[in-house]
Amino acid sequence: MKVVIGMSGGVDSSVAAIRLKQQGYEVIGLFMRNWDTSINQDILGNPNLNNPICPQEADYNDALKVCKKLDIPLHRVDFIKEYWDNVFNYFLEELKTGRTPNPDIMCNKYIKFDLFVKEALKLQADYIATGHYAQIINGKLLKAIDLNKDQTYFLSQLNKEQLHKVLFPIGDLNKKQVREIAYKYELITANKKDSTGICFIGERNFTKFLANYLPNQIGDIINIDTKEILGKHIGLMYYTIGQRRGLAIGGTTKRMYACGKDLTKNILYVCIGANNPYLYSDQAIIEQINWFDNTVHNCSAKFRYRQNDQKVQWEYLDDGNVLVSYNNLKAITPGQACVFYLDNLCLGGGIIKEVRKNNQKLWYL
RNA sequence: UGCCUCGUGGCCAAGCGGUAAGGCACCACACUUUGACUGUGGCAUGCGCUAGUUCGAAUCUAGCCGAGGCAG
Repeated sequence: MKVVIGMSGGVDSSVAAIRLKQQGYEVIGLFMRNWDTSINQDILGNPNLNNPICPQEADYNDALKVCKKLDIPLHRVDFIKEYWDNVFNYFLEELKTGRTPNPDIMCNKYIKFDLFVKEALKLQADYIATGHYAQIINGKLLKAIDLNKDQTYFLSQLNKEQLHKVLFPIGDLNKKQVREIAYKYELITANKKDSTGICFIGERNFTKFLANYLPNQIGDIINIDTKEILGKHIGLMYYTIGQRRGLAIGGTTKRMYACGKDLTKNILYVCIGANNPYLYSDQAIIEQINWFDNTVHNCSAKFRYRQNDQKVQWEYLDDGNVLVSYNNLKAITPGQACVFYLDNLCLGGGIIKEVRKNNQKLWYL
């Protein structure tokens, strides 16, 4: 059986490749490059501009070394235009509407588990594999054994067909074990730091990064309790609900958080205090819902990556969207994914469209 | 014009003769495949300015500058 594995140049995919070999598959590596700093005008806030070799190429070199060591071939494909069209454009359009998108979820849906798969099929793959921390058992998507690294949140927009031919070889390992294996095989990636930031792009100063694509739009910051103007913001797209840092307003005893936006008046609403009622809600409407299993209405959910599972109930609305009810949660943010779980089983997910409290849409969101 | 009060880091604010608390903001780091949240650390050789008194002043005195207030 032939498996094409996405090699990122990181430790996880390296070890995933090892495990596939151990399991007797014929393993073929495929490296993707989806972001180009100069083509994509990624200038402001880019910490790697002066590097002699860009991070994507450094990653490719690492992947190449690992593949050589493991004696597997490495192919390469660029989806720079496709990434822009399917992921980054979505990302920017969402930001323009004041929402907080999750580009990596769309990257998985349109790039890693679509275009990548098609490319793998060209190589006569029977299966494709990635270094995600997640498990597929009997066709069901389950959280990784290492709950701290679990990435099912990012896989919640995949459909069952996409999962059909996928293997997650390290989903049953802890991160520590993964590194131990890499170390044992003397892989160059064994001690490589986990990558963060938007997938394929990397760590950025977010405000400066966005300024490359979305111009500043200065407006008032208003205390939602007192309606007092407290200062100026530089553009609503630069802030997310529940955000504290970057507001640049001092003088208060308690911390201040972004809690709402008015697109038409270009107002950023803030509130004082981490427990301010304006930060809380008890219902949300979820759109673009994607179910693996829609039979369990009492379950749990995450509304943001790394949030603890929250007890929720859901029901269908007439338009096919889903109404989720929960008990007073903080900083639920339109544009972010809501992903449903029953224990470790991922039931599906969608995108937060509307946030509600006391049976009403929050007027300030 | 006279009298009174007040001027401490970006903001708020302790200290009131013994050698600059704290909070917010900001910065760095940790955490993290989404922008968070959270945590840890850093952040005034100087307290409007200039002279004095004193072993020693942000703290006392005088003048000046500035912000308020009362009287006219």
